[in-house]
Amino acid sequence: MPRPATSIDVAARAGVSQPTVSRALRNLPSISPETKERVYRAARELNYVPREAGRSLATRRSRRVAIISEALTNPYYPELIEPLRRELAHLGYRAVLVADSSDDVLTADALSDGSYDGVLVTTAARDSRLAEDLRSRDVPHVFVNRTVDDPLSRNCGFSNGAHLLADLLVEQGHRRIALLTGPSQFSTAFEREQGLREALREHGLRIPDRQVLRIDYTVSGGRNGALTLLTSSEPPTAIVCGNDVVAIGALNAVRAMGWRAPDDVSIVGFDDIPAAGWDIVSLTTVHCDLNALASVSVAALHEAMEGEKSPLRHILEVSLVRRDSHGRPREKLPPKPA
Amino acid sequence: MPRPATSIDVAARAGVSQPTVSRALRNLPSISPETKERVYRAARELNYVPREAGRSLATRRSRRVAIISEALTNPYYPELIEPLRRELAHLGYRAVLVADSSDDVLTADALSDGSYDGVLVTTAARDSRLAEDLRSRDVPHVFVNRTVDDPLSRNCGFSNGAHLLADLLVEQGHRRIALLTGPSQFSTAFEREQGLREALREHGLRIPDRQVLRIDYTVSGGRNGALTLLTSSEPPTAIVCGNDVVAIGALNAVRAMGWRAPDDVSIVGFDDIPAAGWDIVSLTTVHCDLNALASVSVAALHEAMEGEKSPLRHILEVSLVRRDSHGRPREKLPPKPA
DNA sequence: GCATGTTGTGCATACGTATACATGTCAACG
DNA sequence: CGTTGACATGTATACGTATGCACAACATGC
Repeated sequence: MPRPATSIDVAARAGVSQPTVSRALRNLPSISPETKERVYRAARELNYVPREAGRSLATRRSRRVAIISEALTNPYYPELIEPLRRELAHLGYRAVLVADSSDDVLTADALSDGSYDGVLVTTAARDSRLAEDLRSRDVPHVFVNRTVDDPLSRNCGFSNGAHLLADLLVEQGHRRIALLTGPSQFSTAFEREQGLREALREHGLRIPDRQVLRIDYTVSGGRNGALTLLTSSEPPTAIVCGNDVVAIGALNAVRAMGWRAPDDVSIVGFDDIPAAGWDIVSLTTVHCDLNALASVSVAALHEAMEGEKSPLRHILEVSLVRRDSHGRPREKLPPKPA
Repeated sequence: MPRPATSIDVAARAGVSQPTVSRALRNLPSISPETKERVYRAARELNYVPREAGRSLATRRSRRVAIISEALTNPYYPELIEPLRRELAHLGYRAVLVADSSDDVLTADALSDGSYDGVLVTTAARDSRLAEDLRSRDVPHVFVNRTVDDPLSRNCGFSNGAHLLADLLVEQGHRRIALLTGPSQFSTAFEREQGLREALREHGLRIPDRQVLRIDYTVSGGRNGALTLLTSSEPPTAIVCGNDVVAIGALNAVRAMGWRAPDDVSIVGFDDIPAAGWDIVSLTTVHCDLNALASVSVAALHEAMEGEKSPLRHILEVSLVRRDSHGRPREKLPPKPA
């Protein structure tokens, strides 16, 4: 069984040396047009493709960037990963998705085997060791929409938009506002909760502890959490959800109870994922421009990989998107479902 | 600036030769426990991680598998990719997602640079050259839920469940059934259309050409297509959608028109993606077990990579999931929206 | 005490590409 | 006509790991 052709085979066929093949195929200027033509032809005839492992070994670069992401089935991540991939491709890097599933804890080891020139982290607990581990191994990296305790790592993210939702709901007349959010070691969950509490405090309101529920950042998590809140003795008139996925779960709970949003309860979220704009969802939420985030993040990583000193923090602005899942609180409680 | 440690550095520190380091860290039996211990310690002290490029070059294997997929933002793909990744990890392979965006046509070249031991193709037009290109370069590969014209490539997919939907709708009394599906060079779109036509024919029905719309396999494609169908002079009483994403688009169209499903029109789909089960969607659809598909596909690829001769075709069964988006046709047309 | 086998380790080299340096050719220029 | 320089190409080697083979040390059997 014939092994794939190498640059040595091409050289033999073209009647030149191996380095000449290497130079010709990379289109370096120091090769004569005639020689280039001969090499091209020989390479084509042999179906030659330069072996990536050899190239990486010799150049000590892989032209690959790892994107750390938790389960892709959370629709937020594909929306972020897609523009990240585009931006990376634009710079000549291949994006490699690396799972951060809870099964196998992701260590910096797996990221420092030379397979990646840099790392984009879209998932990480606030107390993750990943930041310092990556830095101690000199792996260029950027945290995307995640703040970690390590103050020396690069960060790109959004400003806290919680006050936009708080102002909106209070203005509409809501006083009993609940929070349905993710585990507090996720920086977005933590920061959005802080922001919401602070904004409500300025309106003279506070959220009682029993009206704050921390659940998985999933649709079913949001559904179950909302069911708990809405069937309690004193249900909220509005639920702020830690992200849109959870908010969609809450809307499912509303439907499951035979209630309607916003007539019986207002539901709002964060992120503005595409599903938030569907007619059957129409979720009021805080818009985060993931294309802009991807652009800034990849630029920051690029600088890090080039060894440039540049700002460690990038904060993008967010905006409120008013759709149909919020409204004024109803005076009386809706009827309990059978 | 210090370069990362190599096995030679570890060898020097442990007082052994480089090959001994290689053998010790891979836990080969021919190394004495004392030596292993010394090597482990030295490696730990130097933060040593074996360079993947060196390993690939020496072993001629990468322990990586490429998964070809179109835009991840179609929620179907993450649901397929996730179990594929799990199955591959179980066999010791890393999964690398490779985009098949329409911008840069994916050639077999990029897949035969030695970066991947095998390829799983989840997106490919029926007439794609990929199949024969991969085979001519001896790259082991499996087409997952995609049939291509090449009869020698391995295929894993589902049986055609269109008759389940046809039987259901006819039984409910529908006679004017429309089809909203994807470009016919996608094998699933093609096969489901064939299956539906055949099943309806057995019931003595046929779909007029004007009731068949081919649109992008997206939510907005489905929404626009459904709007076209439902606002025509003689709207269908049921729409069969080429997949659940399109069906959700159709449900959005129904909502946008002020209609309701199934009261005013029945909507059914294929795939049974998670969103189909949401309370606010509750889509009647054909269930495809993606975990089973992933399992079979990876097993088939594994056999191909091991050079085994084994069956080229694997067909899994599907089942009907009855939810709330279908019902009996209404007698009169619903009122036109303002 | 010698042939035989076993165990642990080192030596030499392969894997495929890129690059610093040397070399040869040829034109331009004095 | 010798010197200089530009250009094109070859030579030698580096990159880091894995593996076939040789070999030394030691135990076993007779």
